[in-house]
This record gives sequence, structure tokens and C-alpha cells, in this order.
Amino acid sequence: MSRTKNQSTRDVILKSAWKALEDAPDTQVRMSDIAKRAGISRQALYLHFPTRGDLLTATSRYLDEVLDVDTRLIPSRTAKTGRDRLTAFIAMWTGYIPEIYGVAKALMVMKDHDEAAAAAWSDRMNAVHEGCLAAAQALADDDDLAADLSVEKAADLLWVLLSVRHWEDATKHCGWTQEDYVTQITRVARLSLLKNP
Amino acid sequence: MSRTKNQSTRDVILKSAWKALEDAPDTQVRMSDIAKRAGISRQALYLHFPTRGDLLTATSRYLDEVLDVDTRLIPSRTAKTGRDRLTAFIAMWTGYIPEIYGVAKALMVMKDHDEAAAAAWSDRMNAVHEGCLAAAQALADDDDLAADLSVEKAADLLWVLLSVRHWEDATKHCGWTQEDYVTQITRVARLSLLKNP
DNA sequence: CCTTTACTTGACATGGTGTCAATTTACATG
DNA sequence: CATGTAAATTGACACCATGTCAAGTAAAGG
Repeated sequence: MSRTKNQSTRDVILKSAWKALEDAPDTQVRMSDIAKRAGISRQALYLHFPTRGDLLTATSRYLDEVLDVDTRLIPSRTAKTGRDRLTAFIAMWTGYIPEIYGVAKALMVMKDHDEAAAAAWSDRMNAVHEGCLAAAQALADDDDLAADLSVEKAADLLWVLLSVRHWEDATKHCGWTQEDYVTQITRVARLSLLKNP
Repeated sequence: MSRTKNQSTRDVILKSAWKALEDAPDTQVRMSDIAKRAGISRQALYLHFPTRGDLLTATSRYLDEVLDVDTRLIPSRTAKTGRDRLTAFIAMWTGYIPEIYGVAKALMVMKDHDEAAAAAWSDRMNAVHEGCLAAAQALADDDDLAADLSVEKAADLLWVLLSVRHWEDATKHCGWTQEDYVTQITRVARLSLLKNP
């Protein structure tokens, strides 16, 4: 990642994009909105990010950095048992979703009609899926995985349960509180994945 | 619903929209594509459906009619026990999703940046949610609902599990077969909702 | 002083939706 | 048979967001 353009402007842009998407996760945020917020011209945005998809992707990476996703994953990675790892992973990810929702939503919407955005989204989701796989493997290692599940199926299932759309459906459409959501997802995941819930 | 315009042309349009969306559920289907397929001009489309959202909404209603959703719901509505009702409802809906996916996807995509489409989608989803509520109520009536769930929470949970996005994630991203999907969703729903799974 | 870098302004192409006006075709009925 | 009306056609156009291009400017550093 060579830094040809001004680094600080880049940061201002990313921060602006984040805030703009956070403020209005359900409405289309335009390039010009972000430019205005960053205090630069719309065209200057394109000097830093060639396409909207690039900007969104960079913003999501920026978030992972600022929100320190690696640190948040420590409890899950260092859990003693498979059960604990599952619980820690779910707690981390369910807590993370609301924070990234604005940006995630923009990417989700865009992926449906933009190849680059689809790839970016897929890339992010694969990272989550890997976490799910590790949790499922940990359960299998403890012989604590539900009898009728392979490690892969278990990982897929967990990943589907933890999808952002899932969170969106539960909180936005059904009106669940964040607490409701965490409780229910945790409960369902444990019932579905553990041998002896 | 007054029938001012030619009824048969309307049907041709709806059928064309359906087929077009079915053929390419993951790419943007334009008004002109549908018009071409229907053998009429793009402008004539607007004579029958003022906006794309209207056409999509009408198409989804048309599908419910053609695919006879009411008949399909009979096994669920006439089930003797709550458990049976749950199973029948899940079987019906999971089987229905693949058939409506093209149209549903178009509406889902559109709802993210179009108020009318959002309302239409919400309307369809509320219908499904009512089915979920009836199933949850049937379980409660049998005293077969999981101890830590209210009827509403149970209905919400089932609805979320049965979402079209869920099916999409599982089959398209994870590569599950339809059979995998039905098996897993049924299993998870039973484990999550039933008192003694 | 001159060059380079970052940014500005303004104009423009593209693509899909939705609108409008002027016609044409077909058919029903007095 | 003439005529009125509904349905569809053609072609032009406004709108809106993305992305491109060209020319110009302000400031920092040799």
C-alpha cells in the first residue's frame, strides 16, 4: 500500500465516510455527501478512491483497525474449551455488528449490483466464516459438537446465524433489543451446535 | 382492482417479469428487458405499472396466485398438533423460497433504496410472520413451546430463521443443497422452539 | 524561482428510471 | 360505414448518481 497521496486527507475521508454511513445507515450515502463532510471536493475523493466500492472497502478495513478487531478476538482465541470459544466468539461478533452496521449495510446493498463490492463483502464474510470454522473445530476437538453435524456444516450454520442481515431482521424488523438478540442467538447457537446443550 | 387496461397484456407482462427475474436472479433486470420479453415497448410497461416497484409487487402477488400459496398452506393450517404445524409450515415455506427467489431477490435489493419496494416487501414478510405466529401459538397451546420463549419471540425467531436471505446465504454462499438447507433449518427450529425436541 | 503534489472548478459521458407529446392501430357501436 | 376510444408505438427529454477529463491554483521544498 504505497502512500502517494496525503495520508491525513485519506484519514479524514475514511472518518467522514464512517460517520456519514453511521448517521444514515438506511439511506443512500452519496460520494458528494462524504466529500462535503470531509471538507473536500467530490473529485478529490476520486483521487484517493477510484470508485465507491473502493472507498467502502477501505472504510470497512479502517473500522477493523480503529475498533481493534484483533484485540476483541483474543478471548475467543484463548478460550480453554470449545464451549467457551463458541460463547466468546458469539459475544464478540454480536457486539461488533452494531458498530459496523452503517458501513456493512452500504457494502451489502452495493454488492447486489456491483462486482467489486460483492468481492469485498465476500472477503470480509470469509474472515468471519474462518472464525466460525475455528470455533466449530474447537468444539469437535472437545467432542462437544452435536452428533449430526460435520465441522463444516457447523461452521456454516454458525456463520448464517451470525449474519448481519440476521441482526438487521431481528432488531429493525422485529424490534428486538440488542440484549434480546444476543440472548436468542447465543441460545440457538448453543442448542444447535453443542452435543449436550 | 379495476381492470381498465387490457387484462391479457397485463398477464403477459407479469409472466415475462417472472421469467426474466427467474432467469437472472442475481443481475439487475431492467424495465426494458421485461418489455422486450413481453413483446411490447418499454413505455407500454409504464401504462400498466407506473413504477418498477409496482411491477415487482404485482409480480410477487401474481406468483402467490399462480403457485397457489393458499393450497400449500393447508397442511400447516390443518395440522393436529403444534409440532406438526411447525414442521408443515417449515416444509411449505422452505420449499416455496426457491420458487419465488428471483422475484423476492429483486424486491429485496430494491427495498434498500426505494420506499415503495420496502413497503411491498414488508407487507409480504408480515404475511410470513403471521404464519410463524400461528405456528408458535399452536405450540404454546399444546404446552410444547420452549420454556424461555414467549409466543412473540418464538414467532420472530422462526421468521428470522426462515428469511430469504438466510436461504440465500446457505445455498449460494455456503453451497448447501436444498436438502441440506431444509434439514438444518428444520433441526434448528425444532431445537430452538420445542419444549422437548 | 521553479517544480511537484494535492486539490479545485467546471464540463461531460453513461445508464437506468420515469415523463410527455404526437401518432398509429384495432375494434366496437351507432 | 364512419367515428370514437382504448391500447400501444416512437422519439425526445429530464433526473440523478457515478465516474472521467482538462485546465487552473496554492503551497511546500529543492
